[in-house]
Amino acid sequence: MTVRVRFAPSPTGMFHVGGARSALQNWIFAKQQGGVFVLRIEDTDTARNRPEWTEGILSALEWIGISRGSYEGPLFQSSYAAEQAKAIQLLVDAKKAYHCDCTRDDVVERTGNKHSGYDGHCRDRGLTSGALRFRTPDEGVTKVVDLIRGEPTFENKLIEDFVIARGDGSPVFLLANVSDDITMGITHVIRAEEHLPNTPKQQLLWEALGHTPPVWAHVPVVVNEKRQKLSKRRDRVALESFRDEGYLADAMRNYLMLLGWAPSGDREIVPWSVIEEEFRLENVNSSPAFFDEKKLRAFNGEYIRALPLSEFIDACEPWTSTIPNFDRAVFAQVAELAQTRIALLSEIVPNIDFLFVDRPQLDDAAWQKAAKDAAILPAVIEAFEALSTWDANTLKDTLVAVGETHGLKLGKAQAPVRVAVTGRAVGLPLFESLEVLGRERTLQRLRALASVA
RNA sequence: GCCCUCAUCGUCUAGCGGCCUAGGACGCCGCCCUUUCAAGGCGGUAGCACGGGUUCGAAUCCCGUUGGGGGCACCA
Repeated sequence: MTVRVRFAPSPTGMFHVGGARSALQNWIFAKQQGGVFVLRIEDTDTARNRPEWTEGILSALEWIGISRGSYEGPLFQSSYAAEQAKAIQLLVDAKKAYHCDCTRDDVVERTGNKHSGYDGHCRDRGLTSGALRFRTPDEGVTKVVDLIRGEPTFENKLIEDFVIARGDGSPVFLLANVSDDITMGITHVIRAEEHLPNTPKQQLLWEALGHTPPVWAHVPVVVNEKRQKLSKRRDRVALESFRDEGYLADAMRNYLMLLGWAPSGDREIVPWSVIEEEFRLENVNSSPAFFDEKKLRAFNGEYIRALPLSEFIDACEPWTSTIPNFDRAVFAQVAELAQTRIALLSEIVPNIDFLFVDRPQLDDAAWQKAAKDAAILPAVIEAFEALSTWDANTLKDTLVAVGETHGLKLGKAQAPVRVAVTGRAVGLPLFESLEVLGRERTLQRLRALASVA
């Protein structure tokens, strides 16, 4: 039997990094097993569902390496209504489901416990309308086979008669999800741990519908610094936002796979091919993993530095294109110097914008600090004006000499020059920057600040 | 409250009864290099939650405690 896995997000918002991780794990598992990855969009929550989010899911998946056309789908849960209705009818006919008209308040009132599950009140009332509930076994246990957790076992008497269809006959998640998995021939369900409590219910449904349940694998959730499940409204989780900040897809997917798992040997940054080869669901940890953006950032820096120069320049394009008068050829002259200095592609802008703008934005704090040695500026200007060649080495030697006459080491002497020319206290190596900036613009900026000082 | 689940440095992990004086990575802290800042090199800090067993031997197996996480809708 060929392995079929599915990734089943609902189009209710930005694409979650936890979702990306699940998708990747499903994807790798399918590939290793020579199986099929099915993408199913669970679009049946009409209240929260928005069609444009579906496109967001597709492009986010594409970004991390799961490209369109390389998987089955997207299939839409909403277009399987007939199969879902059939499943419901099957359960009704088999007397495995019954109608119920109790409200949540009714149940709470009867049981006196706001946390208690449904009490089975309508089991034998023979109602013909209302929500449909699945009749769960009163005895025995439901054992689920889980590749990561062994065999979590649930007592059937603690599994309430849960709703499978609303009063209007439409299926709810538990039923639709199982029905779809059955019709799509899913053999392995790899998903986040938050679904584990649903699993016995779903397994019961699989059995009641006459099918062998799939093999489950519940991956631990990803948590924030307070060790709570990453949430859309509380935490920064949108894959898109990381992409827009300049995280590289390769760094992101590598990092994501390291949450709960590690490749062999003493290394963490490994080619994707190694991950595809070595990843094993059985080796995934079963405790929640903190999404550490600092570490992700460090990974990203390494991936950026590993880029061939031309690829680095290309990768920066979305950000460099926002710089006024940007010139790719000019950028290329300092790109190598910038590459080791940024951890996010977006950081390229403050590093090189001084080369293109008319007048750099002066950082006040930086200038305050450099101002005490700014008295050196007139002498620097004079020395630079006298230069017959304009290259980094000459500029450096010149500034060293000027600095000596003022009792300033190079580290001190370069500060006011740097701030005057780039507007900032830190940045690319100064003399290379001046060489590329050119004599006229350099002198112009030095003069402007010398007069202020 | 009930059910499920988990537990190695601050964080992510390696470890699957002796290779452990517990390894790596991120972070942090030094030093070197150095025109700023990075990068790079070298070094350091820090952990098996606790208590019982089992065993010649336990981070590794069992039980309990404590602590964490997830779930408990006519949402998905």
